[in-house]
Amino acid sequence: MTSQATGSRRGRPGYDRETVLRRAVDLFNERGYDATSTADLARDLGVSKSAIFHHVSSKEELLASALDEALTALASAVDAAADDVRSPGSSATDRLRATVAESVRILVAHLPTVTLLLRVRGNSAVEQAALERRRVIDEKLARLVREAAAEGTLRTDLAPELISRLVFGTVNSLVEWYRPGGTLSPDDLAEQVTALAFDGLAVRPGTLPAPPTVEP
Amino acid sequence: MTSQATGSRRGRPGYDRETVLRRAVDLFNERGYDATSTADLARDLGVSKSAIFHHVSSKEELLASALDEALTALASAVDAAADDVRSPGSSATDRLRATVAESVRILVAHLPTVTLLLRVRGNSAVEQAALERRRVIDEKLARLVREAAAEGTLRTDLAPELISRLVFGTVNSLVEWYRPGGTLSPDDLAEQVTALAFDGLAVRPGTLPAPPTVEP
DNA sequence: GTCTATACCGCGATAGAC
DNA sequence: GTCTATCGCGGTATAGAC
Repeated sequence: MTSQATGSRRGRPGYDRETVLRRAVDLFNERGYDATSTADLARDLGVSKSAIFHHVSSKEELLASALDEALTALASAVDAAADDVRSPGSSATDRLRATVAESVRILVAHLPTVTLLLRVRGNSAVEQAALERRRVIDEKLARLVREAAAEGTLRTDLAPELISRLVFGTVNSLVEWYRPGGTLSPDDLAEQVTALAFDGLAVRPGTLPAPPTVEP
Repeated sequence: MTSQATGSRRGRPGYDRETVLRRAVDLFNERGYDATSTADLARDLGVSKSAIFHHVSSKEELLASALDEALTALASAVDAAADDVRSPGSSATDRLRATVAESVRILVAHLPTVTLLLRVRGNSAVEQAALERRRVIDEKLARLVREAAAEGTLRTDLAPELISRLVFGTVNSLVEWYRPGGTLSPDDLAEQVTALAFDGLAVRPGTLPAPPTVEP
């Protein structure tokens, strides 16, 4: 509120709000939000506790900022990929496929804040508001699955609601293990997750170009 | 330790250790372990804080008991379904299929404690020990996937390690929404999760008996 | 922008009466 | 088996000097 925008990022000792936020999110993900004290964060940054409160007015404000980043990114990505607007002729199934892949990319691009979002349980007003925004996004995804099912291009022996839960449960489970910088790029990950979701892990006759068996 | 086994479960007022544990696990899952105080638990049970410490020597002992239940159930289930012993002639792929389904059933049968287990981050010695036991189980599952891949009955364009992560990530994501008592029975859930994992959500030619389209 | 010092509160756990 | 009362600690947040 009364901050002078901290436009001068040069020279001065100390941290800006953004750096404090990034570090806080990492700690929240390592130990959990409730188990991370402002003293932990201050120690990690090498400053005193009260220095933190120069940048934010409360610990919960850090949480709110992080959740907002994740929700904004997810919502706009899902809107772009799932809505009819951009490619009016495409089938719902094609849009579903694109949405799954795009969700993976967003999750990876905003891994820390999305991880935090997926662990929120609704313990405070801030958390409840985040859960509500998330519910809206989930409902939009479920609607897309229902449209694809109505087209007849999805298997009909599984309820669309179940498919939606399982597919995006798979996507969300990535936060438990995927770390960028490894051998698997975000784009490859998105493609392979989508491939597994749509085609399963069993061999499909006539799908494989019989690649040379190489040991890693 | 000094408890007199509380064999008399009849008549007496108050709670036994098992009841306190079940209630504690539910609260831990609703709000998170760290965010749940012993005062919260006492209020929920309608007793004073110190009454809790008559049954357990610490809050963490409740966590340890719950995690032990989940890990024991998961380990024995995975051992039974994944090992060669019981059905020596079966392929690794068949055993993988059975293991996925059995994992779902165990997860549902022990939903509260498994949920708690999947949220543990390693903040204490108790939590770290649980994570280590879980790692052993996960490695056994990954080995089974590698065996199935080596048989040639799994698609080869995805790394076995990725398949293992994604499939059991899907299974684990069930704790976020599945609640027993609804229209979907645990056995049906197990079957449908397995079907989706192996065959994907796209229509497979010649698979569908074209069921009558019924609105729910 | 960071510091020290501190107010105030709720935490896990204990003591001892009933 | 539960109670009241309390201890000691560490939590978030604030005040005011530098």
